[in-house]
Amino acid sequence: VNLKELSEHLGLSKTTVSRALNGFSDVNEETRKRVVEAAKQLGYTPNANAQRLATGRTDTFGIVFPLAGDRLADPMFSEFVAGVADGAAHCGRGLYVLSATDGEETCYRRLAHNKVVDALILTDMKVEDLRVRLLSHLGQQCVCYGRTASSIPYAHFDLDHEAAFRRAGELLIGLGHRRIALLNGDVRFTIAEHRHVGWVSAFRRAKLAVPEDLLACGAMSEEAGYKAMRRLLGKSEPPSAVICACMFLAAGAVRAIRDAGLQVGRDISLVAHDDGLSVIRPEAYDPPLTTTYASVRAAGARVAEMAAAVADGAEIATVKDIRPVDLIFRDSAQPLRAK
Amino acid sequence: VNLKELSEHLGLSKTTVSRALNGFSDVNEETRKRVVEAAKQLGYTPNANAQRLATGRTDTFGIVFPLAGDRLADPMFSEFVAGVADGAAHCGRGLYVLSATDGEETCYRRLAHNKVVDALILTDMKVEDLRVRLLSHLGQQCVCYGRTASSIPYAHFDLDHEAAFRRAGELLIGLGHRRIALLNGDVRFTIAEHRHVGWVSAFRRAKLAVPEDLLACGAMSEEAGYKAMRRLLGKSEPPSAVICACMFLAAGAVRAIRDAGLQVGRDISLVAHDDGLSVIRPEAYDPPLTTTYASVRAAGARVAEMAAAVADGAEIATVKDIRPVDLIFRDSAQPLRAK
DNA sequence: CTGAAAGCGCTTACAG
DNA sequence: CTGAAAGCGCTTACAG
Repeated sequence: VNLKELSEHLGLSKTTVSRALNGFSDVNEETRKRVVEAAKQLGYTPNANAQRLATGRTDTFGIVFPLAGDRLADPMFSEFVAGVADGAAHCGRGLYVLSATDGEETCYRRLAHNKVVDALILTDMKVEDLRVRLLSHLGQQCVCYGRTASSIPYAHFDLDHEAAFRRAGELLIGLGHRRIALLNGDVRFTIAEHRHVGWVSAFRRAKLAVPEDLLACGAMSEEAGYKAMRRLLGKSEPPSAVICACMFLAAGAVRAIRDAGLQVGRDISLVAHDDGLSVIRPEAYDPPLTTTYASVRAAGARVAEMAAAVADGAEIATVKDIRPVDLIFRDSAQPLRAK
Repeated sequence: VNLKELSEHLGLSKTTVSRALNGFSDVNEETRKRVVEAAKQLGYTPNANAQRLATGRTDTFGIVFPLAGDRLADPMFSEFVAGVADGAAHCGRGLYVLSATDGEETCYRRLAHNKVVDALILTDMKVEDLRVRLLSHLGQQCVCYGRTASSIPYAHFDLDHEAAFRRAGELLIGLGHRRIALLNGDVRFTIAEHRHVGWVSAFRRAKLAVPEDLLACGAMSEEAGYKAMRRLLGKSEPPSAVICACMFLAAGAVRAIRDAGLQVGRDISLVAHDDGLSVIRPEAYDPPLTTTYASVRAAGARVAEMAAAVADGAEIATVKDIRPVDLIFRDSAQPLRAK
């Protein structure tokens, strides 16, 4: 059934039926009830495409799957997408997902012209990121998950990874550690850059030298964590503690530590960032892992909310939010032992 | 710019411009060139919503994020979504993602009435699954990733997990193992059911008793793998080999094996199913893990292709495809040693 | 080979 | 409080 049929069935005009259904105040309450009832009865659902064409709004957000080499780690991205889908559903929006197979820029351009989404969600932000400017130029609203160097205001949500990793470093320093490694992502991504800064500033604030030789950057996989940790443990002066940018890196690091005949906690202290993925949880480890924790799924939901605000015309410069990250102390971080 | 402006700019009618752009054969080649050129020049992109309303097709597929408790494992699902997005983009389609926050059925109903997607993609199929019938009843096209018990024909793609796990079992039996454990997912899901059947039939074919006490079903997480393996290793007659339904279960199992002071391969043989996620790769383990392998991302792309076929009106009963799974032999599977 | 016109199914000033 | 009418931006028989 469509609107015309519904209105004929009711003996009312399309105008009135439409207004009744859309909650306008100038409809007789009695009439509204009849309309709503009949709509339910006949199973009427407005044709979304007609609505979109008529109103110019789509109630849909867009997000593009970054290219293979150009993302941090898939499971985190995907969990984020799930969060966005949740948040979008929560405020009555849908989510349109695109793959950047034919080039990311093409993809953004098409979306902007298409009129298919009200706002675009950007992830995996880099320090130097052309996308914010491109979209602003295309007149396409967007909100970023993560910060970037931008001369124009842009809507964004981010976690304070710098503070998180500084506190993680300070915790380990407080436990007596000095040789504290950092297994990080690619520093072109703002998040990795912030974490690096946090790690450095933990030493600076304590007036200690920064052990730059214990820094490893790259992929955020189990394999990368394993290889990096194995390499560091082979050093003449190996680390006594390590901070990992994600649970997959941590899983690899744990494996390398065991392979070297060492024990997590007793021999090597470990702190990992936990994005809250259910497939790999720090509490399950033995000893359980100390973590900096922030749910990437919740972040997705929050970004969706912000996208709704942007779509509803909020002032861009006001749509920003930086949240703290929890530090959860568990047994994988222990006082440095004398040899 | 819209079609009207473009056609005025060209001094042609909207009809002709539209036909030229959509590749109709009855347009003068010269004219078509002028039109295409001008469209590019002015940056014309058709308003997708108007197109959808006019044609009744959306060139969009839909997929719904299953509810938290109702999914196998998020990273696999998400990698699948990425594959679908790839495949959809490849055939000029988009992907609409929904979260089932207000109930899965409501979600499907709305989508079906909405006219927002041409075909729906169903994942995490259960043996008893009401969705196929519901959608057929709603007149909504769909294609399933996985099989289900259905009295009506349904479009589906699946991997032959039964054969994969039978072969994994036979490999281990051939190496002398008899106490072969299975760490599986929830058997209400068809995939877990098939794997279970495969494991059982490996023993049956070899005329051996099935070690039902070595079967563990549940979540597909690192934690679940760790706990299940620890429990099994504590048995009076522990397994000498284990088959894991995914890499996260395997990661947990590996950890439990090490914690017990045993070595993978030498003491306990291990075969895992690898979905091809880049964050956790079997080759990186020491020893590298023997796997049954099938890329879940490729599966997603294939399902998108099939959805395109369905949307283009292919006969449903013909849209089905069951693919074999590779068995990749590495050092984690070794001959049983005498004690 | 090209164009005028109707139609897709909604929304929304505007008039009453 | 309700309705007739125009419009959103396309596509597609149909006529020429």
